[in-house]
Order: sequence, then structure tokens, then C-alpha cells
Amino acid sequence: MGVIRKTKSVETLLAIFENNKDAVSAVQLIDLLKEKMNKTTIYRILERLQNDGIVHSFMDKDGLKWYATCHGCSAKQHIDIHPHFQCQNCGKVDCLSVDIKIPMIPNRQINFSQVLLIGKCESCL
Amino acid sequence: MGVIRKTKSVETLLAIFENNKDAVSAVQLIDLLKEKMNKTTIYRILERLQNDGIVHSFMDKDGLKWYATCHGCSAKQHIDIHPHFQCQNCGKVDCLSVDIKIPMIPNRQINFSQVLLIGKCESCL
DNA sequence: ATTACTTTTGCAACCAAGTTGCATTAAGTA
DNA sequence: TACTTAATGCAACTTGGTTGCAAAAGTAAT
Ligand SMILES: [Mn+2]
Ligand SMILES: [Mn+2]
Ligand SMILES: [Zn+2]
Ligand SMILES: [Zn+2]
Repeated sequence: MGVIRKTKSVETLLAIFENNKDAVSAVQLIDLLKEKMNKTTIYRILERLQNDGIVHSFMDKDGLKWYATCHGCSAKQHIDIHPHFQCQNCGKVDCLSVDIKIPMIPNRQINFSQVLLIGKCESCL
Repeated sequence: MGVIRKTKSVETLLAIFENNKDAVSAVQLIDLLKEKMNKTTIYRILERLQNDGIVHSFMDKDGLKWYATCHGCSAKQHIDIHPHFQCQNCGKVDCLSVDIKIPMIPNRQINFSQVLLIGKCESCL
């Protein structure tokens, strides 16, 4: 069960994801919105947006949670699966629209994969 | 700077990695060794072993840190880079010796990658 | 507009993983 | 054995994230 009421806080978060094609971490959002809403609210809205297929989440190399807009997903299924890139210089994270081939692994059933590429972004090169 | 003195605690941890080809999480080690040594000691030894190229570490899907034996690495360089597998049923994690092809990404320099495959292990299928 | 109902929020307290500072212990060495 | 310094234990702390509960605010019907 996702978003049911379009509250001010929900609108604020939706606007952030609309205008931003990069990923954004929970920590960044908490800092950015610390005057506008409580961190508990942020975590709870993010969870609802994820359940609705509006955003997806993933962990970065330090175990912090990041969020980004989904494309073509719904409450029924998350189909927008892709690798992510993190710049080890400026910390920026973004979604990559490339396809990484995951080979078959004998004796194991792979349900999904999490790929994080780490290096330097365009502006830090 | 890594391990300088072969203490009892260091030997204990080394023995665990020797007899275990699976990965093991910091949390598991803390629980396993709670009668033998302090959790701070465990974290500090793991860091030293990693600096010596004896073990490598990575994050699982929940942001917990795991460790496993390195093959062919040294204090100079970690060359044993490979994907990891986590069973979503029993939680077991292990190192995969398969090669995943990472494509070139335009305008970015990829230094290394972190690949986690999630599914069911042999005994949970 | 008022009411009634239910979701959403804020707040404070909590939790778990991991880190830090510092006094004490114990390897390594001569 | 004595000396030096790496390693450890312990308590306190930090950080990211969660929970319970009362108060506030959407939504829809009246
Ligand atoms: Mn993404
Ligand atoms: Mn490994
Ligand atoms: Zn950058
Ligand atoms: Zn399993």
C-alpha cells in the first residue's frame, strides 16, 4: 500500500524526484528538508513511493540508502532494473541505462542483482 | 599497515577464514566470538587483515559488512575482484568465481565494481 | 461549512552496526 | 628479564534508520 493522500510533504518529495534525474540519498533528503519535515516522515514517504513503483532504492558502497525515479514501474512490478554509478570523488550517484549481462550460476537461482560501478564522474575526471 | 603481531585473537580469526570458503559477516563474527574477544577487536583485526590482502570486504543487500578470504592479493593490491551471491532464504553469502563483463560507460572512469546476485542457494532450492 | 473517518505526521525514544579515546595488557626483541 | 610499542577491552559515542503513540490534516459525505 503506497501513497493515498497527496499531502504537502508528498508533493515536496515528488517535486524533488521530478526535477532530478540523479539519485538522492535519504541522508541528503533529510538534510535538504530538515526545516520542512521530520526524517521519519521522509523515510515513510519514500517507502510508500517505492511501493507505488514511483521510485526505487539501492545501497551505495558505504551501506547508505539512495533513491531515484522509476521509469515504467508500477505498484505491481518493478521492471526498471539497472546498474548504478557512484563517483568516489564527489559522491554523486546516478542510474545507468546500460544492460549488464549476468551469467548463469550453476546450482543457484538468481532472482535479481545489484550492480554498483565506482569511479569518477564526468565533472570530476 | 596491517597485522604486525600474531596475537591469539588474530590467530582465531585467521583460522575461521581458513576453514571457511563462504563469506562471513561482521555481525556473525561478533556473535560467534563474543566469549573470546571484544567486537572492537574484531573490527580492528578485520581491517588489518584487509590491508594485508588476506581478506576482502563488501556490503550485502541490507548494508551489512561481510568478509571473505582473498586469493592472490597482497598489501600492495587487491586483484581478487568477483561478484557475490546472497541467498534470500538462508542468508548465506559466498564468493563467485565468474567473470562479469562491465561495459564502458561514456564520460566516466570506472575503477571497480560491486556486484551482488540475490536468489536461492543450492540447499534452499 | 461541519462532521466523521482514516491516513499521515511529529516527536521522542529506541535500535543496531560500527567507531573512537584511553588506560591496560601482552607480543616481540634484546 | 626488562623494554618498547602493537593490540586489546571497555565504555561512551555516532550514525542511519525504526517504532509507538498522540496530534494534525486529507477526503468525502452531510
Ligand atoms: Mn536507478
Ligand atoms: Mn569475495
Ligand atoms: Zn564526481
Ligand atoms: Zn540458502
